[in-house]
Amino acid sequence: MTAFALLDCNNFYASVERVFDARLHKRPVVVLSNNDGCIIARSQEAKALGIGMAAPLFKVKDIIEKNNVFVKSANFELYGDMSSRVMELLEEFSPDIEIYSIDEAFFTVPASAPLTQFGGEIRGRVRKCTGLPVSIGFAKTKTLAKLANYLGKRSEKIVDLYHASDSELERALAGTPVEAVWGIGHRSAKKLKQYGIVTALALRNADLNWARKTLSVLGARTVLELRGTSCYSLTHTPDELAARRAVTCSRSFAKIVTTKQEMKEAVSLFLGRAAERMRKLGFAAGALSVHLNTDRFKIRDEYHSNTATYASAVPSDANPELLRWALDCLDRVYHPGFGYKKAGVILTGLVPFNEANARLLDEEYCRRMHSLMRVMDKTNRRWGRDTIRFFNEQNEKEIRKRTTGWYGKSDVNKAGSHTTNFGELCSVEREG
DNA sequence: TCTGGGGTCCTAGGACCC
DNA sequence: TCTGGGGTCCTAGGACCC
Repeated sequence: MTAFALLDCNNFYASVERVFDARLHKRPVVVLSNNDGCIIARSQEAKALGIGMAAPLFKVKDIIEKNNVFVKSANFELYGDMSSRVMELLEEFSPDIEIYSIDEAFFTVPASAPLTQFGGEIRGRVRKCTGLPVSIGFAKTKTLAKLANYLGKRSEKIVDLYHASDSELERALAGTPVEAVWGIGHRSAKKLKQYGIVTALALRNADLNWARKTLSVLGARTVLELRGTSCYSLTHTPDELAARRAVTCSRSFAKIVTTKQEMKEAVSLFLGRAAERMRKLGFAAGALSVHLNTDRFKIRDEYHSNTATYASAVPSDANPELLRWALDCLDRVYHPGFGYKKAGVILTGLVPFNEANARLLDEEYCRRMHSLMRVMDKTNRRWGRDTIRFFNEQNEKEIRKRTTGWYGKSDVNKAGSHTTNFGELCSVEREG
């Protein structure tokens, strides 16, 4: 028999910042989203101050100033690099892992292994090699492994629910609020509360058909998983790639956008980013949508959101073609008179590029364009964004320079690149 | 003044087909 | 006037995740 395990990095972004900045040790630290708008990571100390997840910065400004909280803009490139280091270390311990998010991985282990000891070894190795603290939980299903991890984080122990007795398991479930269960969000939790279901134990004991009706098949699966019946297996990287549905790039604007010219600029930039990421994954897109939104927090004006989709007969991965589709969408979706707060581009209908090449009339052109894009991406990865771009494409650096434009700033104590840029490696100097 | 971004899956309803 | 039933595909919207 095999056990499911979940490893997750504690307060991941905040912990990464701490690895590279000794001043942050034992101090409250928060990391900010794009535009320095929201809190997206908090160290334990910051959580203890009552700073909520996804709290808008301006709402917790007082707490931050009063308690000398260290504030940092996010540096996703660095977090991505540290994430792959953790995942590589985990692969030393199990051949069967699913990278679930930037800071989490499920994996399986033989249930006969001494699990808490095994978990301790993994945790020690990750700590030693990366400086990052992780939590690990074991159980019979993914949902229960999540729960074991959740409990472990509180107790700072490796929790093995796989070998827990019925009464131990019941105690653990009884002490867990239902909204802490993986798959139960605040909407479902509210609904469940109306029926008196407030703990994970109560949900586990709920009638399966009732759960199916009330929370759809996903809710029924959650109930089964809590009972120890596994409904979810590990999803491995190749399958994941094949099953990928969409690649998107969207941003909120620093100031309201009211001209089509500015919107065109933003949409072109987002298209470029999304297309680059899509090619890195090896896909071409068969369809593309553009969405524009007004400010959802301004209740006095009516919130307005609109989407247009372009579906192509043949998939493409080339910027000039994708940009034509995007601008076609923009023409249909843009209404003068609205003040827009956010826009995004979604690439869908993804097919692996090699399978996409079913062009009758312009196969040669398409193949050559694909090679060109590969060279462009490679160059830009090596020498920096926008080193090569098409003449009519946007230059992010230029847009950034105009400090009064729609492009937001994220520059509070921004971390250096550290592990992702040779020029910024730490240097150690000898005294005297 | 100031409120993230990138994903997944499910469901309901409409269009269309036989 | 009467106006089936079953299937598929697509889309919009909702809920959830990190």
